[in-house]
Amino acid sequence: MSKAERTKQFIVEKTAPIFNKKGYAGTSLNDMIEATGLTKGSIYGNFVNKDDVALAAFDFNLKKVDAVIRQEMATVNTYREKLLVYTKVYENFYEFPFPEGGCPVLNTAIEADDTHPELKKKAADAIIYWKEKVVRMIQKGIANNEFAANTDPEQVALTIIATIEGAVMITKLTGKLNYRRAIMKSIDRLIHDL
Amino acid sequence: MSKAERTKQFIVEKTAPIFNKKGYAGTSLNDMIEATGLTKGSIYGNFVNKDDVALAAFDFNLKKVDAVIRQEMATVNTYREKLLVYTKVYENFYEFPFPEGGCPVLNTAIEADDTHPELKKKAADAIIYWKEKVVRMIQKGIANNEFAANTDPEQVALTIIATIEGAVMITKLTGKLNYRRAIMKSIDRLIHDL
DNA sequence: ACAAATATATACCAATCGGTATTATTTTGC
DNA sequence: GCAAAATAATACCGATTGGTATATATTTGT
Repeated sequence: MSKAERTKQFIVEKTAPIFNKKGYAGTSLNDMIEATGLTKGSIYGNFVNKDDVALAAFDFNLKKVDAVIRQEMATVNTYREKLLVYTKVYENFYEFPFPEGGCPVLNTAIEADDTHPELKKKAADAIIYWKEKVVRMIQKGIANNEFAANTDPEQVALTIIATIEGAVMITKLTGKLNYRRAIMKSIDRLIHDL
Repeated sequence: MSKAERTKQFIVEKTAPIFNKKGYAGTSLNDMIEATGLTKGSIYGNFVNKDDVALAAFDFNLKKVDAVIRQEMATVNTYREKLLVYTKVYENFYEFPFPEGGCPVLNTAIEADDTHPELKKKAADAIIYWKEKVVRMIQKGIANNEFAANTDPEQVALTIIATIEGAVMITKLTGKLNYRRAIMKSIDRLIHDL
């Protein structure tokens, strides 16, 4: 790894939490300078502009979530247990190396949908990818006789994702962890009834 | 209504959709000038600063949503039907005078939770108010023998709200209306099974 | 170890940011 | 209809925005 590549990685690591908390418009070059301890010239020697850093930061944050989920799923065997990993991780996110500022897909989706087509595209791709992954797990669970044959995989997948994201928003906003627990319990019930 | 009050109202009306789409940090004074056709002096004669306008704009957008829901609920009798108003309105929001830019609670929650305590407070209050309203309807439905007695009103209320907000995010992001339809169908099922 | 290439820091730029003081124009009460 | 009061427009402010050109320092391959 060349010096430049290491610096690039370093900038992304340090700025990713800021973009996730303050958003694209809310994060200034000064914030980035402060977070990295580097200078403007150094940052712009490795990225063409603020957009460039923001897009890389989103990828970094997303990968972080994905790694947590992937790792937890590897520890269980049934598809039902794999689905339950989502509620477990999102209910106890503070116990995992979860990105600061909450779910990057949610944060980016809300800010970018009317303002930043490139970021919006990235968030949309992430949601579609996530949905497809859940759909495949449900399909395998059906083939496995783990889940009822009349389950609609896409409908269930979308409902799980929507409810999780809504729960993240509500808990982060109100600070009430028991709210999150209540909602996650609903999702667990849904998964158990498949 | 004095001239000042009318102008104030006018400024809020014109800027509210911008704040809802671009967010607080993403909306500049120039955006506000452009949207209203007024000058800086005129805006700052009626509001002390940008915050002041943003807070009023949130209230305006929220009231708009609330009016739609309230109006639709008045047309039905049972509590089950009243709950189903949420999915009906959020599934067909384009048929109602819904704020441009989507759900203001969701938009404000995500932007403000790490950046703007005053806006965050307003969004949090709106969520709590919404939850309490749904809880009361479910309680009345139980007392009415419309819903099963062992229903947990708070859990159901939070789940409905979380799922709706997640659905709004996903649909706005992906542009896929059938995604929203699928999720709303799940919520309708949940309400029917109460 | 040394020169060429690369990476970082400094210094600067126009444009825009949110906000204010002052001037000009409308409203308003009588 | 006219003066006082309230409202709106103009002109201005320092600070910050994202970004660039140039100078300095550090890697890198040989």
